[in-house]
Formats: sequence, structure tokens, C-alpha cells
Amino acid sequence: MLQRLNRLKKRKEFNYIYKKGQIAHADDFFVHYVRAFKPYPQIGISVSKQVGNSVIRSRVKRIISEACRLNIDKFAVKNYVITAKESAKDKTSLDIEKQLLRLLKKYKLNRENDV
RNA sequence: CAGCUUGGUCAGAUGGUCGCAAGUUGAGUGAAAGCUCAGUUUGAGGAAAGUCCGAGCUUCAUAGAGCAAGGUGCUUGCUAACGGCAAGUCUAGGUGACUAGAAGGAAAGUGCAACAGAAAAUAACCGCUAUACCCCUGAGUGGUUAGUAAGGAUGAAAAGGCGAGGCAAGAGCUCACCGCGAGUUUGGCGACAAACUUGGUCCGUGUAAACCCCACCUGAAGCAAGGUAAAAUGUCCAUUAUGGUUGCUCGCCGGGACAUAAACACCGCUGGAUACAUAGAGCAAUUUAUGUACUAGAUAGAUGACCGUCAAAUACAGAACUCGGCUUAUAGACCAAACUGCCAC
RNA sequence: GCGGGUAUAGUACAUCGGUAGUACGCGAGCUUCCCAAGCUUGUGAGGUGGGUUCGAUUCCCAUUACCCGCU
Repeated sequence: MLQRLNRLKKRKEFNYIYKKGQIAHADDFFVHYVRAFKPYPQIGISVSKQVGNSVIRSRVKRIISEACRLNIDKFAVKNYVITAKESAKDKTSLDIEKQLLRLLKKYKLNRENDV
């Protein structure tokens, strides 16, 4: 699980990011991102009811969260909302982690690229 | 041995690495609230689900009156309470163990019973008969008359069934057997059962999961309840008003309602009608006594990821104030009891 | 989390327990040189599973899906 510091909390912040942010796509999820409010990256995770019942949703959320936690150093200092697609329910944590890293590279969200 | 019925138990374990939440101990920092680091303990189910019942708790009046509305409906018991559970009764199903049942009242009243059929509920349309009676006639063989529910294609349902006697023809008209009703006695706390007696006006069919009647029960809203702290602006109404308490009437209480903005910190928040074991009471549900055990409490919302071993690790599924039930979903494994069939002795 | 509602033809809606109807749509025909409009005609449905009843879309129970309200 992510540290408390790196979580997004307020509904307002989520709405702001949905409204103003840019979108990056991967196979099983997509990411809204926008400039940071704080000097460290913050991540919120959203899994809609279409993905499955509460057990499956919870599992998807944890896997994504775990992938983010292990790679939190590689995120550029921005705010992110990661939304899971319906296909994410059968994936393992390795798959998700691989996709996340590829996405960060592709959209130049690595920390080295941050200015 | 095979099949079947019922009841119950479990719901992956274990080691390592990296994490999350809460409590707690220590250290650091800070005026304080708190924050950071290190250690340690604990951390999701049998249904946590559906939200179908019941209760606690909170607010409204102290929970009040009447009407309306809704629920339940065999008996006895259990329970804080219940639409739940247990033990029985009756009916239906099964060879049986056993299973299922919203199972009061149709003679308080109203409604409905399509199509078909003579008729769907005060049964004479057809048929049968001509004893008695009346009319007519030469004569009954006739009837704008009388008797008659044995027969009549239907229908889910047709006026107790079947046989014999009887009759003009028929008919519980009479009789035997069966069914049904009433009474008495016996057994049972009771639902009810058994035996006996008696009833032919046994001539009010079905439907109450149609309205309804009877008996019993229900004040309303829900932790987004509610409390503590903090709390800006505008508009409207103002005691014959307005709002709340229930759908209506009464009664009761209070200054209130709406919009925008801001805020959402803490309490409520988890130890209780609690679970298990033993002993006593009871057929049982349950209960009494004693002992032992208890440590989820989040708030964008904690239980995860990876690797190894156990033949295999896989079902349904994730706490959000708390309990008691019901209903629904569910891989695999195990235990106990009973029944039926076959084989052997 | 709590409270409430709906499900009928491809679509929008009706229906007192007794063969489920209307409009638009879709198919065919007529009309026209052709199309549109018009006329005639046809097609096609009770969310799922039980129960009550002679009989259920309707009454009762369970279940599934969808919608609405309370921040």
C-alpha cells in the first residue's frame, strides 16, 4: 500500500485532475496527470463498479497500489489519478508493473525528465 | 457393499523479504495539538451479501387519543423481541428414514365463477310419469295440469357415493356399507384423536394469496441518527402565522424556513440480551450456576505483493453503529445418526 | 451505508384474474415514370424461478437487472 503522504484524498482534487489533466493510456488502465500541489508525487486510484464485485475491485486497487509503491521514486512530481479498465481484473501484479513502467517512459513522466 | 435422508464441523497451513491500519512502549522534535523514527501486539465472513423481519441506541413530547393504513394467523412452549426457533396436531408427497404447508371464518355482508352448458346457486329447459286431481273424449293413447333431481354432449366444479328395496315415474322415500354434521364419554395443558349415540332440511358449491369479518401486533425517522467545538451573507414569514411530531383530526413543543458560501475536527465507535467448556432443569428450543476467553474500528476508506514447502490450493465472497433471525450464493474435505436394497453368517 | 421505485413487441406506453392492445418502426402489396406521402395487409412481447387459483401480465414469495433520493 502507498504511504499516506503519497495518496490523494479530497474529492475536490480528483475533480480538478479529471477536469484539467492530460490523459495517458495503457492496456489495462489510464492515467490523468497534472502539476503537483506538493513537493512530492500524489496518486489516487479509481476502480469503477463495472470491473467486478467488491472483492475484485479491492484486489485491482491493491495491485495497482503495490506497483506504484515499488516505483514511487520513478514518478515525476505531479498528481495522478489511475483509473482501472475492465480488462484489469485478471492481470497479475507483474503485468501491471511492466505496463506502468512502459507508460512512464512513453509519456516522459520519469523523474529524470522532470524539470 | 451400494443408494438415499437428516444433522454438524472446516473454509488453507507454514517459513522468508518488502509494505498498509490501529493500539501500545521508547527516543527525537514542538508552546500545544501533533509529527517522525525504532520495537512490539492485533488486524475481514459463514454468509461480512440481500436489506426481508425483530430489537438495542439516538432525536422528535413524557410516546399521548381517535380514525385510516399495514402486518401476522393450527396448538403449546422458548426468547429482549420477531414474520424466528423447538416439540406436537392436521393435510399432501415418499416403500422408508423423512420432507413441504400464510393451515382462523364462506351460516355477518358484498363481489366474481370467462367459454361451454338446461342450469354456476331460492336448479324443471329437454326428458320420465299420469297414481290422485282438473278439463276434454266413444275410449286414454291427449294436456296452457300435476308429480319427478334417475338420464341429458358441457365444465376446474353440477346439489353426498355405491348397491338393494320401493314407486305411476322417481327421489335418503327406506335399508346395508362408506363419507359428512351434531351430541356424549374417555385421553390430552391444547390443537386434536378414539369410542358410542344420533341426524335424511345431508336443501346455502367454490374463491378470503377478492373486498371483508374476527383475534393479536405496530407512534415516526434513522449513525448521512445525534452530540461537543467552530460558524459568514442574503431572502421570506412572524403567534388566527409558520415549522416539527404521522397519512388525517385532536393534542403537544419551538421563533422558524429557504438559498449561497465555508466546514466536515472530535465524540458516537465497539465488552456484549457475547462465545466456549463442565454440571443442574427440560423430549427439545432454551435456561441457571461455575470457570475460561475476548484486543478490526478504517474515513478516497487498512488485511496486500513476491519466493519456497505441504499430491492440489481452487468455491461463494470484503467490516463501515451493534446484536437475534430469515433468505440467497458456495469448490473441496471430514464426522455422526437413521432408512431402503443386495450379499454373507 | 440508508431509503424508495420500475421491468410488457425493435422503441414509447396501455390493460378489472378469463385468447394482451395502441402508436411509431420493420416486411409485403397497391398507387407513381421513380422516390416521398397515402391506402391495404402481415410480423413481433409479459425479466427469471416458485406458490395461491379451474385459470396469473395481473395476487403472494424469492431472485436478477436498471433507475431515483439522502453527501
